[in-house]
Amino acid sequence: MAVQDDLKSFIERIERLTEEKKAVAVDIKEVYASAKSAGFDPKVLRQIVRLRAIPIGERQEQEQLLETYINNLGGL
Amino acid sequence: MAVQDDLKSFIERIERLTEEKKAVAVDIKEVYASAKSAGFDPKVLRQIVRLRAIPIGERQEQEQLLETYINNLGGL
Amino acid sequence: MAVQDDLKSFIERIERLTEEKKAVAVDIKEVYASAKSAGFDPKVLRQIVRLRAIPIGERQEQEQLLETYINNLGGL
Amino acid sequence: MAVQDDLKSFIERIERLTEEKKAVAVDIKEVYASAKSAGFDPKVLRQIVRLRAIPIGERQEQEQLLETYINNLGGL
DNA sequence: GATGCGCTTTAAATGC
DNA sequence: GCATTTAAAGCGCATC
Repeated sequence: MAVQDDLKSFIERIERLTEEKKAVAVDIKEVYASAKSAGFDPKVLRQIVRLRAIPIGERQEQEQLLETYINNLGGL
Repeated sequence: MAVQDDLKSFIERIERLTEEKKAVAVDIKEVYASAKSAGFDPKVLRQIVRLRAIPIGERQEQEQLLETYINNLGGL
Repeated sequence: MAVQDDLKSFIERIERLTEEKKAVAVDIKEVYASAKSAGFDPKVLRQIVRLRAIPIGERQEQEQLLETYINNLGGL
Repeated sequence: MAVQDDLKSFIERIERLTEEKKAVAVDIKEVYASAKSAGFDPKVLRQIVRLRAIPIGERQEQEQLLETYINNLGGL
């Protein structure tokens, strides 16, 4: 019986957390909708969020790497 | 200035919610890990969660259709 | 100069193969579209393809495990 | 009978194309392996390929957009 | 054997 | 609402 209880317990915890995750996703969606109503382009908003999520150092590092290897290739 | 404040506000609300969503995703991952440690196959666990999430009617409908197609093929 | 040539060569071979891969992916998509036009449910088609790709032994094994877990739960 | 033939035909075409796609994927993998043997860092190679895949105009466009909105936000 | 990384596939969002 | 394009999740591999 113990094992059965564990299985049910695991499943239900996952389902509960999944519900939470969905709820937050809905919230995010609503914020985008509000922003759109306020005149902001959702696509651009998403891009900003995406860019801000990348550590500034990494972004610069990638740029640097690009330069180096493009030079090795003699341009893109 | 008002518009900029709104933009910042929208962005920050989205980022905060995104953090929450990620945190919940991590929690879910951990539950799967615990279940695996307890001897349950994560793949099958996911399958159960997936099946339980589908409305019973739909699930039967798909099963039925699948049967039909398999019969048309003369088996898998 | 030799090393740079090698780099360029590797890159270009990868890019060429990637193009091929994309082209085949497009072909697959088109077959699904044709099948849908012919009245077949793409979702179920994908399910059949997926099932046929799994070695028969494995598929039965997973089915068995799934049954076991569902029984442990007392049904879905 | 016609419908059955069509179903089988669709499935088999998909499976054949999927095989092709996998084969090309293997080829790509092998090129990366060769490049690694020749002393190139696979991770960097992948990055180059990724960057070259982005149209130069788009990349500049994205940079521009970033600048504009970062300014609106008063920095990242 | 575990952890991270890349690829594939599936779900969602946008535009037509 | 349908199709295309983009983001997220799941899976497998390769490394340590």
